[in-house]
Amino acid sequence: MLRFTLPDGSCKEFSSPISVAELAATIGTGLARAAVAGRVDGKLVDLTTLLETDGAVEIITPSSPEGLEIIRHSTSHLMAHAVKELFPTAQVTIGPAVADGFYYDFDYERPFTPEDLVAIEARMEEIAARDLPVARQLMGRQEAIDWFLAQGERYKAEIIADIPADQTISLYRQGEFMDLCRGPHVPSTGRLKVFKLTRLAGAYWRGDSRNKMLQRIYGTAFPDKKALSAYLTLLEEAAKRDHRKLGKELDLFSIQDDAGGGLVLWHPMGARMRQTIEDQWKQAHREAGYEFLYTPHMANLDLWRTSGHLDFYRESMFNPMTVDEQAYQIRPMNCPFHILVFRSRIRSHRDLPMRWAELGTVYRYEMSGVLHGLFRVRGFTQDDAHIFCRESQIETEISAILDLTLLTLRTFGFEHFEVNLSTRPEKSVGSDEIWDKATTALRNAITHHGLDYCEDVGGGAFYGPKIDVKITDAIGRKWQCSTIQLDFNLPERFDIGYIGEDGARHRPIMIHRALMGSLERFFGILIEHYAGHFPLWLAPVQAVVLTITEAHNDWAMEVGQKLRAAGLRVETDLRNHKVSYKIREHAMRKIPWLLIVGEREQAEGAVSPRDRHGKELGLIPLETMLQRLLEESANRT
RNA sequence: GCCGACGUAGCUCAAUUGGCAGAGCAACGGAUUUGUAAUCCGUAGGUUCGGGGUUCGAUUCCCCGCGUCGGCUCCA
Repeated sequence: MLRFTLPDGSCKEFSSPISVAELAATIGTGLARAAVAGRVDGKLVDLTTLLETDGAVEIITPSSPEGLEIIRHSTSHLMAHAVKELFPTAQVTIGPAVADGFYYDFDYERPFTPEDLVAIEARMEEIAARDLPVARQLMGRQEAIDWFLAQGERYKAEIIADIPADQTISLYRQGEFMDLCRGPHVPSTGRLKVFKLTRLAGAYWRGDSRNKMLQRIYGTAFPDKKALSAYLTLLEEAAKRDHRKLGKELDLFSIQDDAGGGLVLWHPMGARMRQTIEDQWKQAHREAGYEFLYTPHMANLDLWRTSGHLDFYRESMFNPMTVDEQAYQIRPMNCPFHILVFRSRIRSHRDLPMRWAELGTVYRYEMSGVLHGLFRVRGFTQDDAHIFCRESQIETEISAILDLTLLTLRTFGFEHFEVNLSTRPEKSVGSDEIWDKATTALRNAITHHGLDYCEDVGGGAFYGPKIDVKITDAIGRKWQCSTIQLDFNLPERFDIGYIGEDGARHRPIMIHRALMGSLERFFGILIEHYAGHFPLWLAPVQAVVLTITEAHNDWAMEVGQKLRAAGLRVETDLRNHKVSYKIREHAMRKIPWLLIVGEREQAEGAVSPRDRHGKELGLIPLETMLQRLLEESANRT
């Protein structure tokens, strides 16, 4: 008797082995129809897999993340099948499911065109309609290599040669098309109904720029049409929020060839916002017990030799320049300077912890092809800080940093956090003891904040473990900004120390941390998060006073002055235009409040506010509106 | 850096097979004094990214640069 435990805890018993599909059918016809694969004792398998021993079995449908991934993976095979039918000499390479779809890389004698994409998609529909069974089969290693070589598929043969000897080689056949694959896959091509090819791109074989450039076709697939159209809507929404577009429309910043790629020019409206962000940042840091440093943008190359950056960070650094026959380096990091400040005198254990912050502008060489608006630039300002502390202070300091991090991120409207702890990699400096202690301290600090976290084992830098925090924006995209990083290396290299209670010299622990990461990038994220509709406290112009006719200019100017005197960023628009014209213009600038001033308002010392959603509040005394604006600004909502 | 697509006025975009480079918005000038998302008229605005080539003639075709955009980790 065979016993299978289902996820709900119930059991099914059978006298002889049955397939996953058959098991699904005994549970329900709906489930059997939706099933794309099964999970047996934690392992994903095909529906055709025979269940021959007792175990925990789960039926996978497209509504689960695993099921969706299988659909996408199978769709990538469907695409490869279509490509091989249309372009028989194209070689297939790899085609996995990825975050929001799938891709497949091909080697073909000419570039694919957008028209090819249309033809491929049409052929995919056709093959799906043929409803070909997708069957798994095992093959001997050499047999598989020979088979693929006979088909002219050299990449597949290469892949097989690299598969560890203890793994079996499995292939999936659908009609004439056979592909090397671990699986599992949907049982037949007819199960793939909703898909779309999205773009063409180049991609190196195995992601290595020394290898041949292949052609990658991206696509996506969903369980149903509704999910696909929701995804396409999300893409449209993201395009509307694109910070490069909004940055231009709202006149916030520019990046110009005349200055150079990846170098950001902050225009007055963007600079106002940056000042607001910096003010907030400074205030929070003062309250958290930080001091501020200002350090140079370049330094003698020897400093970077001592820090080790010249060895392990060189490819991200600009070339040195010569000054008085000495080599100088524009800085890619701030930390060596903070170390120099620490080392400038003898430090006592009583001085620790020392928390030093700097909005430090750094310059890093990024390959021209990766530059991207404010997200990937060559010159940017880090909200950097370095904490020098004793080993025993690590946990409290990390905990305080996490407090400050969450406070800061919440201030900017981010509520969902994803925390990642990266631990010791194989190649690293520092003793086992210090790594253990530090990693435990980081873990404790995270759990004390009640945060869920993932551990990336071996994912830390060679010089210390770290915590990364990801935020989720208004349309669900994740961004990593904050990072908290322990460093057992730099204090060593610069031989810094403090005098302990015992009178002996001890090595301090150094913590690097950034909350927003790069001000430029964070600004870009904010623009997209708010879609340009900044909350009042951030908005570069908080209100515009606009007149009906020039008869109301005096009152409008008085209103403007009073609001500005209260610290609000307010413009007056006295132009001789229709109100509707002026409203349209300021609405497009996404100004939070428009204060209309005409006959009645002037007579009663009032304004008629209109909010950014077009809601009119009617006549309100100026003083009342002033208080309301101040309150809204202070609440940061 | 590499692959592909793209590059026309400040912005958004036109220009049939190679045949005088255009529109809307913005700017500027004038008129209009207006109550909640565009008042009317006029003026000016261009090395069609840069350089070379083919041609009687190139925004259009070819070559070389530059830039922008999408990609280049997500294991068969």
